[in-house]
Amino acid sequence: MTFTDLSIDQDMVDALAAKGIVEPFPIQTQTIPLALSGQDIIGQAKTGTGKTLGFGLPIAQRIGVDPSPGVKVLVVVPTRELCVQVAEDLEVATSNRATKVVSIYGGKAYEGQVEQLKAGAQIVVGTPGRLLDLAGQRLLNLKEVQEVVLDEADKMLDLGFLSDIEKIFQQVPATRHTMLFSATMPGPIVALARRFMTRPIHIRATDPDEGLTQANIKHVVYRAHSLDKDEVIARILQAEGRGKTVIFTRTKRAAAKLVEELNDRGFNAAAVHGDLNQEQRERAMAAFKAGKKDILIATDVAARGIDVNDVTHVINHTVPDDHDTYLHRAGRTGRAGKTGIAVTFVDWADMHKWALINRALDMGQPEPVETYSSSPHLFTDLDIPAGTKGRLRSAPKAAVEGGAAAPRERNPGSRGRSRTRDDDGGRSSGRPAAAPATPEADGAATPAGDSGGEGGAPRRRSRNRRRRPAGDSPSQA
DNA sequence: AAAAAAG
Repeated sequence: MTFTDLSIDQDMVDALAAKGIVEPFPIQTQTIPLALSGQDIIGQAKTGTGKTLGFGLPIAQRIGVDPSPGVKVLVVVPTRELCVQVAEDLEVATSNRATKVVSIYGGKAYEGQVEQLKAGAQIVVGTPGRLLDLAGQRLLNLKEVQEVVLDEADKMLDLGFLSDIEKIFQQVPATRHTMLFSATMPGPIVALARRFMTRPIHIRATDPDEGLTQANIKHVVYRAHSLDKDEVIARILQAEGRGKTVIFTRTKRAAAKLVEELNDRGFNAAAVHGDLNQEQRERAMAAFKAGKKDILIATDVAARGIDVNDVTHVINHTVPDDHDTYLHRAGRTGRAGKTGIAVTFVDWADMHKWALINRALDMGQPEPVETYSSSPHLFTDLDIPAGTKGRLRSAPKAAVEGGAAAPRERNPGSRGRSRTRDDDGGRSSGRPAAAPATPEADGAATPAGDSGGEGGAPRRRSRNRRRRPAGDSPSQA
């Protein structure tokens, strides 16, 4: 199967091939033909399996190569960073044709964006606030839009965004082509979505037996009741074979604190959250993508859609709010057929929250089970260097920090280690270290369950399943 | 309740 087989125009096939993207993912083979024919689609596929091109190629193709000015395509996304990324992906796909892509988002000067609109861009990717802002000022005309896509659609139809989305739909023509994409589509959201669509077809590019999470992500849960999480995270970050790592915190403040803490210890971390200005946010993302920083500490602003190569670890410093957020966070790794590890710390306050997530995703009983745990089904061991495990597992803060208690070899203590890192600092940042700690090697508790995200979905256990997307080469998500 | 999204 090729993109040509899917009737994608040769110039876009060539543009993708130049980036090494030659074989379509399942969500692409399933949605592209229908999307090209104008069918409204709710497209659901797991994280990192090519949704962006799934909608990007057909919408670009449907408006044709006519370079005459006017916005014909509108893609709406929930965060500024995702806006930049999706625009870049569409630019790549359309690089051999005359149509132009512009990203419209807040925190930035109006100037450049308005100029590109005036220059006649046909494809707009934007966040709701700035889109409505410019539309209100008559600087953005949505009256000729033919194609509307909500990326991360369940988020866009969430309470925080819904009224903005309604306003946007009021401004685009009633006769249009509408598509919604996300890895998660709760039933109530699907019902709501129909208000904005015409006889949509719901496509799930997942095997019903396969469950919600990516088979190539290993999920690891860690009891953090009496641990100094920063200390433990620092140790995990020293593990061999780690590539890039994304650490999620619940609050902006926690992210700011952790980035400082880790950099003090000699790590090469950047932070992204809403308390930073847009320039700082973009600089952090660019440094992380380029490998100049190999650790990204983020709030949920980076939970969805962000596609960075060679992220081998996701660490949940704090348990996310719900199972969909867990899925999106974990999905920053294990993309495009690669493997990854998602580590979650659960402390007393988060026990209930974690239990709900665990149940919803049917994570089952992670392996291997810790026998000492009072809730054995919730916790598993951690892939960190031998010799540190036993201590890290349950050591109280004092013991972990005390020099005598610290495991010898592999943990010279964070200060000592930081010098080591500094020495090879240039290398360690740039290189995606060897292999991740082989998530495929042992019992990844691959959840089962059906119909992505729908609350009361049947649960089934299907462990150790390993299914890769048909094509390994595409790198889009 | 937090985060995000206009300024």
